[in-house]
Parts: sequence; structure tokens; C-alpha cells
Amino acid sequence: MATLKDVARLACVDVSTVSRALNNTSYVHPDTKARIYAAAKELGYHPNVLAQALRQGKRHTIGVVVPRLHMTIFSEILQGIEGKARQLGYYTLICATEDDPKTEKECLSRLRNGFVDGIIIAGTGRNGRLLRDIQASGISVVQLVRRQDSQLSSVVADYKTCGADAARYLYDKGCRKVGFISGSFHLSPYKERFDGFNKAVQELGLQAVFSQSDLAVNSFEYGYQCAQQMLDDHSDLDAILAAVDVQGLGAIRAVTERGLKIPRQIKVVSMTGHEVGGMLQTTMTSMEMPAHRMGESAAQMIIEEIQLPARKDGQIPAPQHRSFAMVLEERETS
Amino acid sequence: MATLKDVARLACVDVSTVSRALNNTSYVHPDTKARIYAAAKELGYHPNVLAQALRQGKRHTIGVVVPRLHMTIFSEILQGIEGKARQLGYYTLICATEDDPKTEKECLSRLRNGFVDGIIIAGTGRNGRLLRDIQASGISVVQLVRRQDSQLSSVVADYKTCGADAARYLYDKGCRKVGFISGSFHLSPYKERFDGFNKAVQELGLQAVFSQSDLAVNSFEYGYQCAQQMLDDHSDLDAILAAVDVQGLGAIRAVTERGLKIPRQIKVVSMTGHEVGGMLQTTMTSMEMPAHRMGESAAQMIIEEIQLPARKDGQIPAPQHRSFAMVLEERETS
DNA sequence: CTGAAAGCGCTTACAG
DNA sequence: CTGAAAGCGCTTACAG
Repeated sequence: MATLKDVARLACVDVSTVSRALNNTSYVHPDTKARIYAAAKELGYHPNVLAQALRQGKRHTIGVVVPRLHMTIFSEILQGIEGKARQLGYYTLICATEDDPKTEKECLSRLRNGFVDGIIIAGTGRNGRLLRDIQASGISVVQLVRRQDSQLSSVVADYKTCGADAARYLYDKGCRKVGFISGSFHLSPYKERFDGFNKAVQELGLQAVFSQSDLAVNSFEYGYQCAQQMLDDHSDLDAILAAVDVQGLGAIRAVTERGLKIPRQIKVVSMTGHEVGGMLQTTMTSMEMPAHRMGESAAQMIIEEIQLPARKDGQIPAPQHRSFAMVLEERETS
Repeated sequence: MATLKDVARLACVDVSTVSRALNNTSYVHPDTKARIYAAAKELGYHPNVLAQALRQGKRHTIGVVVPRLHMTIFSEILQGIEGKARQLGYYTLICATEDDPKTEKECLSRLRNGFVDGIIIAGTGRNGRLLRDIQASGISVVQLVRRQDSQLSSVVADYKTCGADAARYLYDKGCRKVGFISGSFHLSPYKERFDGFNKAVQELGLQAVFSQSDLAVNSFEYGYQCAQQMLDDHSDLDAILAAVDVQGLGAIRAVTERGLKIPRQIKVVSMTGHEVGGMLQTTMTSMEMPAHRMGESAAQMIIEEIQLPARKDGQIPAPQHRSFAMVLEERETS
């Protein structure tokens, strides 16, 4: 790879002049400039971004830490992040933790070592200290989907309203006994949807039933098994609310296997919708999460924070919080 | 962030000694070593990987360029890549091109500027020259899923056999007139599945019908529309073969909307399976692609290539090619 | 308008 | 066993 030096030699000027010409960072005589451009072109010169980064103290890279990608909302969010980041001149590094705190710790430790200017994370909640440390060391941090520390910026959806809206919607549809499939209450999205749902349930006088399983939460099997159990225990169940789409798919499967008719006998609604709900034999009603926009927003937020002049003085900027409304997409399961 | 210099000062030694002690790169007196470790710990020292990379000419980063993530096989492959890369001490950068050659070009141009040691790409096929250039400049390149240049290493699946196997399977199931939904023949997976399918069709004396649409190929709508058209034109169709899962979902939808019974009246099979096929009301038979393993394999292959001693002399190592078998997962749509 | 010099944070021959 | 020096490829005050 050709370097600045090579270009300088060919153009018979100093490297500093080449740098200035190529970056348009101060006036350079047109003739000199032309010579430099010609030389750069001839050599196929591309600046070494690593050296630039080292020199300037900016890496133009953000790290994204999420539990997993396939069949989750995160693959869509990640695309939003990556697109916006690229548009703003940033690279996107990705880590998938499978929600294992140890893996997450390893990822974060590696990322902090000077490779990224900022980290967007949908975390396990088990590395709160480390995250604070990282932020204190000058790397911006934005929480994604899951908010666990109000001192760190965040981009989330309004899960509480989502849970309440879902309950109200089912009530209006005539449901009176709703099964609720969720996940670990350590994680804010599950907790908040539950809270919102419960509050609405009280107000409306709905009956609610719950179920859990030892399986991985964000999975088809989890939804399937929870639905099975609730259907076993409550023959008069008339709706199932699932936290995420894949659980909803599991519930639909469990319900249809019993020969129950959706939506006539029982309705199924997911509370974290992404496109898959619309691709089914019986399309699934869901609270759609504006995943792409949330990703873009997170990228924008963290890059703004990175570029804040205050950072230079080692000051930590005040955390920003952005919350997106989830919107009901009515389909065939309700 | 503390630097080597800070540690050296605190431990009262030269930076070179600190470097040697911390990297275990040559003998350091135990006492000195202890002092250095203590100092590093006290300051919370973490080496700046950027500086290391610049100095050593290794970035320990690979770039991954794919069309898109959500609802495609690529999100699963990417997880395989990322996991294996992390295990081997590498970071993973991601770019989604939406199969737009211009976006792809932009991504590649940025990646080549010294940020990655290697690039894994599922490309549009429109930037072949650039890819060659990149490889010639010392960055390893591995083609993923789509093989378009035999001079570049590749990790793919055996699509030809896949297409043939699918045809034979349907024949054995009693089907005689099969609709085939595919994509652009510029891309090897579509082309090869088609070739394999066609060959088998000839041998078996099957009837085949085809359809196309102006919509984006890798989508539910594409599958839906193609299926509609084929069903309109051929009332005796008894099977539909879709190139990818989301097309298959579209086909299932189109078929059931007409009140046709799956699999009794018509069978539907996807030729690029990932988990979603098993999560349906009527689960979909598919040729499953070992996406996770393919991702791991691609990561392993490129990292081995990066670390090849020959690279140092500017030599380009001989391309490696690895092909994975797709295996039939029989489910309920057939 | 442009060159010479310092420095970003490391590593690694070269001495001793 | 450890220090001093050079250098990875850039940028940016500082002169002139």
C-alpha cells in the first residue's frame, strides 16, 4: 500500500503538504495540489485510517453489543445502526453475547481497549460497573432496548404503554382471560410490559394467567411450552400475549395443534413485532417496534455524543433518553 | 486512559521493559515484573490496540459485507463468523449493502483503507475488479455463499446438489409438476440451484414451471406473487420450490389463501432453510443450510489466510474453496 | 504557501 | 536483564 511518503516523494513535496492538500485543511498552491492529486492517483493512495485514528484520537468506530441476531429484533436494529453510522462516516463492530454475562464482559473489555469511540449495548445488566468504568474512561455508551442504568443514555421503546395497550386491545376485542408469556424481570422490556399489562388488567377487571419455562426465553420453544401449560390449566383462556415474535409463533403453533381456532376461540398477539408477523399462514397481530428507526436513532445519538466538544475535557455529557412508541399492527390472529 | 508511559513512570522503568513484561515477550526480572504488573493494575492500564495494530501491521479485524441481515440466512452466518473470530482474537466489522453495487463499492473502499486484515463478502458481483485490487493490496478476501470469482477463496453450500435433491425428493413424493421460484441468475446460488433442479427435472421427466416478479427477490412478497402467478396459470401444479425461506412463506400464504391444502394438494419446499421453517403453524420442509458452521468456517479460513507467512512477502496464497452440503429437513409442507 | 519537527502509543532490533 | 532509539503512517502547531 502506498503511503503519504510515497506520494510526497513522487510529487516532490513534503508529506505535510500532501496531507494538507488531500485533506483540504489549508491553502495549497493549485499547481502543487494538482501534482499531489496526480501522484496520489497514480499510486492508488488511500490513507491509513488506523494512523489517522491514532493521531487524531478518533477511531470513527462504534461497537454494538447485543444478545443475538437471527430471528430477533436486533438484526433489524443493527441494520439501522450500521446504515446510519456509515452515512456519518463510522464503522460498526458487532458482538453477540447470547446473553451470557461472561461473554459480554469479554466483549466489553476488548472494545474498550481503544478500538471504539462508543458502545451501543443491549446488555445482560450484569456488567453495570464495567459499563460505568468504560464511560468514565471517555467512551460513550448508549443503552439499546434495555435500560438498566438511568445515568447512561438510552434508546428504548415504550414497553409500559405497549403492555397496557395490548391488554386494552384484547379487552375491547372481547377477551376476558389472557395468558401472558414474558421473560426475565431483570430486563426492563419484560418487566415494563408486565407492569403496563398488569395495571391495565386491574383497571379493566381482566383475568390474567402466567407461565414460565426453563428454556431460553427468546425462543419458539419457550412460547410453545408456556402456551401448552396455560392451555392445559385454563380451558377458558381466550387470548395469549407473547413478549416477542418467536414466542408468539410458538403460541400459535400450540394453539393450532389443539385444534383451537385463531382468532375465533383464542387470539394471539406479540408485543415485539418485526416483519415476520406479516409473513405467516395466519398473520400475527403485534405491537410493532420501529426497529430500523431505533437503530438509526441510537447511532445518531452516540455519534453526537462522541463529537460533543465537552468530551475533550473529560466531561461526561448528560445522558439522553429516547423512547419510541410501539404501534399496533392488526392482523389475523386477533 | 493510562498509557505505557504512565506505567513505566510509576514502575520506574523504560517503556520498552513494560512492553516486554506485559507481553511476555522476553525475560524480565521477577521483581521488575511484579512492580510493572502492580503499576499497570493501579492505573487500570489497557493497551491501545490501535497503536499496536499500526506498529505491528495487524489489525485483528475482519470486515463482513452482506446484502442484509434480518430475515435472511446472513444474520445466522454472521453470528457464526463473529463468534469464531472473537475466539481467535479478531473483531468483526459489518456492512449491509442491500445488494446495491454502489453501496457495496463504498463499503469496500472504506474497509480497504487499513482497517481490516480481511474481508468476507456475499457480494453483488458488480465489484469484481475492486475485490481483486483489494486482494492484491494484501487484504485477504473470502467469498461467502455467493461464488463469483474462482481466484478468490470461498465458503459456499452445494446448491447444485441442493436443487437436484429437492426435485428428486418431490418426485419421490409423487409430484409431477413443480413451480420454481428463484432469483437473479447473476448470483451463483440461484443459478446453481436452478441448474441442479433442471438437470434432475430432465432425468425424471418432471414438468417444471417458472415465474418471476419485479419485486425484491429475497422477500415474502416475491414468493407470494410468483406463487400466485403460477397457481393462476397452472391449476395442476402439485409443488412449489422456493429458493429461500421468506419466498417459501410467501408461497405458503398464497396457496392457503386459495384454500388449497398443504401438503395434500400441493407441497412447498424451501431451498435455503434456517430456523424459521420450524416455527410455523404448518412447518416448512426445507434444505437446511448449516449457516452457523459456514460462518465459523469462513472466519477460520480468512484468519488462517491472514496469518499465513507467505502474506508477508506480498504473495497471494492459493484460493481455498469449501462447500457445505445442505440437508433435507422434512416437515409438514411436504 | 510549504517544510521541518514533534508526537499519537505502541514494539522491536540493537547495544551493553 | 534493561535502556535508548527508530519507526508504524499520519496530523498539526511552528516557523519562515
